[in-house]
Amino acid sequence: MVGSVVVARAMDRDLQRQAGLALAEHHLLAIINEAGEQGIRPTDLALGSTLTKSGLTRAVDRLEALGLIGSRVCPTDARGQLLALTAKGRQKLRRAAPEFFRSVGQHFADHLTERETETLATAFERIAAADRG
Amino acid sequence: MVGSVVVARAMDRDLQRQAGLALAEHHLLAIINEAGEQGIRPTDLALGSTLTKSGLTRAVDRLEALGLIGSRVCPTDARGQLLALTAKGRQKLRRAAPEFFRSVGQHFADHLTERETETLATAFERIAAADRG
DNA sequence: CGGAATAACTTGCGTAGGCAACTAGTTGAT
DNA sequence: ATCAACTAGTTGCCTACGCAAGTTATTCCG
Repeated sequence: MVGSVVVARAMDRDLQRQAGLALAEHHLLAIINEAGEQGIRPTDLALGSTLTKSGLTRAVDRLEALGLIGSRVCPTDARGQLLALTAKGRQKLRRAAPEFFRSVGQHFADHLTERETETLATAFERIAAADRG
Repeated sequence: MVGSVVVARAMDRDLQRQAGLALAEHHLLAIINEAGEQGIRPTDLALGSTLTKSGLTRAVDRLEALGLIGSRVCPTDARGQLLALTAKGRQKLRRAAPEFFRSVGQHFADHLTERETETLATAFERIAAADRG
């Protein structure tokens, strides 16, 4: 438990310094990126992140203010939005990638065997699934 | 990574509701408790927690204001303090214990096999050690 | 079709906690 | 003994984010 916080904090600092992006923001950009052109709803984004609705509203506001994402009203539900990366956002994400992977390696993955990595992945997936349900 | 945050948050809510104690505070109390009568230095406490010096100062202030811990000037180094639980702090910790273990089980441990638990423990210990060094 | 129940955000408010700069005590070298 | 380097905590400032209470928009009944 403590270990995971230590890792996250170390990565956050690395990413912030080298790419000017907080870990949480990087994560959001990565998820939004996967949604591609058509965009993603904040609610769906929240499912993939660790934020609550309110936290997400603010994070999205920040990313939008930075010009990294754009939003448009969802055509099928006027309450919601569709978020997608801007060109600038894609660039930021691309440029952050090397540092991101380096940092993951240094603080986390490089210390694990293949077996351990796999065990962690399946275990945490199961745990997250249990709590969502 | 995400999973661990989800678990921590869930436990934090449980503990806050049922025992009136944040997870981070519970963790600090537990470490201080282990130090026993003689107390522990804030710096040593920081090593076992996820907080920085400043965060720790504030957390300690809070716990002290709540009457859960007491501090005295360290006899061998006038810059520092020795922190120890008060009777009230010990009681709070004892009363929180059942909920704490229940919550760990529900959100985390119950979803893992023995083998997985062991793998996680050793892996994270190694990781934390690497980053401290 | 009208009104309750629900869903998708948003906002006001409060707190935790990081960083960098500061104070004060300790140690070590000359 | 003195002065520089270090270490222990503290504090000012700022940001992220949770919770609870809104505000629209949508859906589900009858």
